[in-house]
Amino acid sequence: MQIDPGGERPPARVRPASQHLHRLVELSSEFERGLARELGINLTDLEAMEHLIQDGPLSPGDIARRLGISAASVTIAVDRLSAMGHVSRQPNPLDRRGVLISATPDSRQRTMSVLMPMIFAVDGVLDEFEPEQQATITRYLLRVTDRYQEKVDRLGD
Amino acid sequence: MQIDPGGERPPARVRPASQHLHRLVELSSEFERGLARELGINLTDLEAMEHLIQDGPLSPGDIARRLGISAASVTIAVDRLSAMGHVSRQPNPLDRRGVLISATPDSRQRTMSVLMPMIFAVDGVLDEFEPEQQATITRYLLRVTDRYQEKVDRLGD
DNA sequence: CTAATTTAGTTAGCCTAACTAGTGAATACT
DNA sequence: AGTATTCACTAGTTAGGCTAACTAAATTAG
Repeated sequence: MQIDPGGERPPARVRPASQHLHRLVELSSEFERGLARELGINLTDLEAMEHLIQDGPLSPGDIARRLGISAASVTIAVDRLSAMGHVSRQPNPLDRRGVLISATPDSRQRTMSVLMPMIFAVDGVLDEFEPEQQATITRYLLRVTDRYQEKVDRLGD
Repeated sequence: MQIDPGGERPPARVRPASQHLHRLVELSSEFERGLARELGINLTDLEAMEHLIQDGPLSPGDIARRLGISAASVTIAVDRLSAMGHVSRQPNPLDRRGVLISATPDSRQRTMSVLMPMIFAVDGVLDEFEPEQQATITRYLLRVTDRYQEKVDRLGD
C-alpha cells in the first residue's frame, strides 16, 4: 500500500548510466545470495570461499582481516565449511601455532562452475565494443571507483 | 600468512574494466556499511530507510516485500528506527488495519546529505566524457546489467 | 445480513552468526 | 633467558533474522 502524498520528492536527476550502475550493484548482491543458497552456505562463508579459491590457502587470521570479522567468528565459519566438505585445515609448516585453510578441489570446482560463466559473461560484453570504446569504458569505471573510494575513505570524519 | 603453493591457479584472464566493476561492487557495500555505522543503524534498517526516503510512505508489508524479509522482522525494524526517531507510524486512512511508515524529515535530510554527494559524484564522472562516449558507457552498463539479470534469473535451475 | 475467510500488523519464542573475553601454545623481541 | 606478542580456539553474550500464533479489520460466500 504505497501512497504518494504529492510531488515533493527528490526527482531522478541522475542519468541512465548511473541508474544502470546502481541496478548492477543490487543485482550483484542478489547473485551472491543466490550462489550462497545454491551452495547451501551463508554469505559470509561464501565470501570466505571466494577468497580461498582466489588466493588460498589462507590462515584464519587472514580470512578475518579480509572479511572484516573477528578471528573467533572465522573459527566457527571454518568449522561450518569444513563440516560440509568445502574446506580443510592443514598445519602451517612455517608456524606450529598456525593453521592453513584451503578450499577442497570439489568445492572449488563447484563454485567456479557458477562463478566463471558469470565473470566471463560480464567480461565478454566488452567484445561488443571497439578497442577505443573499451578504453573509454575502462577509464570511466576507473574514475567512478576512484570517486567511490574517496567517499568511502571520508565517511568517518 | 598466505602461502602460494605454486602457479596452478586461475590467472586473471579478465580485463581491467571488469576488474574495476568488481571493485566497484565491493566498494559500494563498504559505503553502505559506513553509512549505516554513521547513522547508528544496521544494514537492513538502512535499506528500509532508503526505500522510505525514495518511495515512502510505505506499509510494513511493502517494506517486507522490498527487502525480502518477513513482515514480523519489519515490525521489529520499524520499532528500532522509530525509537531512534528515524521513522514514524501513521494510520493508513484507506485501511483501518493498516499502518504507513515515513522517514522523519530530520532523518531524511541526514541520510540525503550523505547519499546525494555520492550519487552526484558518480553521476558527475559522466561529464568528463563526450556525449557519444557517454552513450557508449550507458550501452555497456545496460548490456552488463542485462547479462547479470539473466544469470541471476537462472541461478535456481 | 450474517458467517467464514483473508489480510495486516504485531507478539512470543527460537536459531544463526556475529561479538568480546579469556586460554594455551608457539614465536618474537631485547 | 624472560617477557611480550601472536595464533587459533572455546565459552558466553547479543543482534537480528525466522516461524507460529494472535487481534482486528476488511472482504467474500451463502
